[in-house]
Amino acid sequence: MNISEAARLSGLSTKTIRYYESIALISAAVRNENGYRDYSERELDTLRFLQRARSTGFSVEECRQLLDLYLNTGRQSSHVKSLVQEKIARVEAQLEQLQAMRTTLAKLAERCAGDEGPHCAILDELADNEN
Amino acid sequence: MNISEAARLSGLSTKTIRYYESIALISAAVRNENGYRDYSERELDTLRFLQRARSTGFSVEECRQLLDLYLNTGRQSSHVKSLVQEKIARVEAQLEQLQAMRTTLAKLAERCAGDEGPHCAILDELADNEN
DNA sequence: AGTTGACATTCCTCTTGCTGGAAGCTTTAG
DNA sequence: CTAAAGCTTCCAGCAAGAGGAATGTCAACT
Repeated sequence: MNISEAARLSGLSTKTIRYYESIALISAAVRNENGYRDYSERELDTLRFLQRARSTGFSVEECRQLLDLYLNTGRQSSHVKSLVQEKIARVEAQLEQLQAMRTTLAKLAERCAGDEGPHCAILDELADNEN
Repeated sequence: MNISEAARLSGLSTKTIRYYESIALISAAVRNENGYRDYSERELDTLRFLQRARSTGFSVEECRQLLDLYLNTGRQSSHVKSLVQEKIARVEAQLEQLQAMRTTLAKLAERCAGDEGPHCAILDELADNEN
């Protein structure tokens, strides 16, 4: 099948598929006579796997490792699990950061009158060295 | 004062300060005879403002707007407040996304044996079209 | 005076994960 | 036969700087 069909069936864009090939995340597709890339079911599976892993939040480099494990039948499931657990830890750290941000922003908003006047507690706060 | 002192006192790096100048987030610094940038207290205030706004989570473009309001004494505080409120909404959306990700990852991890065998529910899940 | 080390300057490349566009093929539909 | 759609490659750009090279300058020490 052509790249656009592979894209449609995998949920990736054609640009993304070519990009994945260019960074060697997937192996170079076979070409047929006209020079067009040709995808088999097997490669489609890989593309689908990537689409899922990416939308689950794994980075491309993490996907590279997962894909390695996915394709390697001699893997140990403990390797996969520890990858996922590390990922969870990173996500939780980011969550804490965002929550702190939200708290800060909410405090700022609360103290600003939000009227037509120029005085604004938000700007004061951002400008204040003693904060 | 030289750029490194301005950096030290504002909490930004010299690289960042030059970068902000290059994208016209701040106006070009005055140069003294040797060609070095020279910063006054007034400009230091602006740098500090930016440092705070960035670490509060505002993007550079958002900082540009905040700075505009900060320096414009004819501003209306409602403008500032609505900027902050929009930001809060974006942060909350991102929080939800991350929480969903964490949930998904936790479910994946939970179902994987994590032993020396090759079988792994995580990979199955990522590969499964029907998921 | 010379030298060393810590500053300063500009410019260029790299990062992440693509997306958009240009120029030029081929294939398909009318 | 022509026009549109689809394919190819390559180049540029987004965010927000970080890192480094090549070069210039300043202050201190000998």
